[in-house]
Amino acid sequence: MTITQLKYVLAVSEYKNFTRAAEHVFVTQPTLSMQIQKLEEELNILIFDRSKKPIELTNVGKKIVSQARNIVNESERMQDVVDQEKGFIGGEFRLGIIPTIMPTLLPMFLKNFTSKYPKVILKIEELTTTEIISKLKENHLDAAIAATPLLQEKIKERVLYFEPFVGYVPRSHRLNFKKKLDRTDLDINDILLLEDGHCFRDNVANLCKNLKNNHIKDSFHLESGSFETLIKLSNEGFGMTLLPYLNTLDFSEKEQKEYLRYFNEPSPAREVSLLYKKSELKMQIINALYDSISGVIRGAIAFQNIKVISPLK
Amino acid sequence: MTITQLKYVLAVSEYKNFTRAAEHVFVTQPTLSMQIQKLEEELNILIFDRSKKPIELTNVGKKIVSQARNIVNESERMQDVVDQEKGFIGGEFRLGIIPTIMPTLLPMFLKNFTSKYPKVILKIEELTTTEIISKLKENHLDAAIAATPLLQEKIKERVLYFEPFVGYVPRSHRLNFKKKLDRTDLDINDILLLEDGHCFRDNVANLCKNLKNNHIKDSFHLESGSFETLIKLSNEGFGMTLLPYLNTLDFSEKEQKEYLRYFNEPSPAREVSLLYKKSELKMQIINALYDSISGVIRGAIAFQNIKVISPLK
DNA sequence: ATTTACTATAAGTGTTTCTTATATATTTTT
DNA sequence: AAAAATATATAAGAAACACTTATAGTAAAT
Repeated sequence: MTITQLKYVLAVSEYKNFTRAAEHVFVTQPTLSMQIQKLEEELNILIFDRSKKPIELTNVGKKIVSQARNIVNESERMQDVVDQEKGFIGGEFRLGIIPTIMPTLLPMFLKNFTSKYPKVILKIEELTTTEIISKLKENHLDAAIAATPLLQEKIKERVLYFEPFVGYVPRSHRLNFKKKLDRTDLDINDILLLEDGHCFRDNVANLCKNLKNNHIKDSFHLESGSFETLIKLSNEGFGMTLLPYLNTLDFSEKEQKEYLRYFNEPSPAREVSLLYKKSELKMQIINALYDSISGVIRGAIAFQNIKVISPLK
Repeated sequence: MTITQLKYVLAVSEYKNFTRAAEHVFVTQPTLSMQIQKLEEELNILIFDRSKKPIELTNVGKKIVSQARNIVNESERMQDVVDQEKGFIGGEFRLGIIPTIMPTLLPMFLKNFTSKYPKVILKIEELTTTEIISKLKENHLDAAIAATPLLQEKIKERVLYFEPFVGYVPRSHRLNFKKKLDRTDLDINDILLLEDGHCFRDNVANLCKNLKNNHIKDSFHLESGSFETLIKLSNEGFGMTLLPYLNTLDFSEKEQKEYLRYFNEPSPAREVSLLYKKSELKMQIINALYDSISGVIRGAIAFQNIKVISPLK
């Protein structure tokens, strides 16, 4: 069994096709066929069911692929060990970001970061907080950005910034007349929130006074994951909503900005942190990311007196 | 980088000597020299400091070896994946046992087990509970036997048996006159216990009434890890001691058995379990072990009404 | 029935890993 | 201080291996 063979197995399991998999690993199709046969012979078991079109994994095959992933991942970390020693900042870096942070934060720091560290190949994935936690723990991510604190064992959290919430209160809403909102004004029954699973919802729900008594009214269940939809529904009279500060920056003047209501200080806010496993090898890249992000964010968020809301349920 | 090269690195790091390492991996010394040079060239860093005699690891070398361990371990688990699928019961199986269980339990089931499952190569290590937990979590052990419950995340516990404690009360001791002991008779100040770290001590300390008030008297600190020493000290008038039931079975009639005092029911006891990671691949071997041990133990311990003492601090 | 899309096999080539033989360096013994 | 012993590195050739091109085989699509 060689690492190369395992990479071939992963390629075939990904593309479900020897010919295309071969192209992606830069060998010819017969090489792949032969090497995978050799591995199957050595393990004395079939990994792929070639009778199915497209090709399928056998039951053991699935387990073998998962174990192959482990081995190949671990083997790729060997270079990280060396890079770390040399202080080299480069190589592939897999970063997960939650959906409510991705679109606003990414454009702010990406250019800055990639020009500063051109040898780092960033692979960015949009993931839920739950996915991020499990992928970090299984070494499928090098780091992630999410609302904190999550207090997960073995996962380190380094606070990047605090982002205040801003109310979006349409004309029809009972709170529209107020110049500034107060935490105590909020009522879970007339606030629109993102669907469950989005940690932003947890964030907001905590600051609504009725949370513990009432469950969120289930007359309809919002399945969109974007603030755009929330705003449109809000405009249609379904209630107010809450937006993270950075999401409000690019609002067009008239149409939208007039409905924004800031909170009286201390404004509720979410804590956004850089997450990584305590044993992480790519510390220099993590440090570089941290510096890069906190550098650009310092200008964007005028620090106010804020009250951090925990995303923990 | 190949798995073979990594195995060579591990061998050299173990034997600190190319020639001897070569013998153990069944190649000649030049092969090892060349392959390790090739790896060092590929990583572009020195793994071994050949100027020192015997050879030493460089700083990066240590990290590389540890990562190589990971990769080689994971690669060896590939065969387990296949064996599991085939229901094959065999291969290397690393079992950890705590010192106070090892000498009594091992002889009872070892013969039975190895004759029933001749293809399993048992590698048994005597380890403390703490070592067992960390080695299980890091996949350096396949399973372990220890006093439970430990309630460790990711570690499964399957109770093997409950082992009552028996008092060893020398003639000079205040409790010698009693035919049967009661839990409330015990006083931490006149019981000899094994040194800290041995989970058996934790077990016993919990049932002594004065534990929470008094700390164990520190007029002397017992560093022996064996019950033999405890018994001798006990005979010298340093106090009574407590022994797990199985340790009392081979006592010679006259000299020792006369000092044994059983407890009134429910007798205090320790819970002994088979521990393994929840994700463990070698489930069939674990099941085989479990069956084998609970089979032999059923005859050895006449089940009484017992009270289980937790080893948790 | 023919074409298409794919995997397997065969034969040969270049590479890699391994061995034996030997050189070199260092430490130990005399 | 010289000789012997111990260890690692290097060189050259043999065996094993991964890879290629060419082609056969097989199932699905037209």
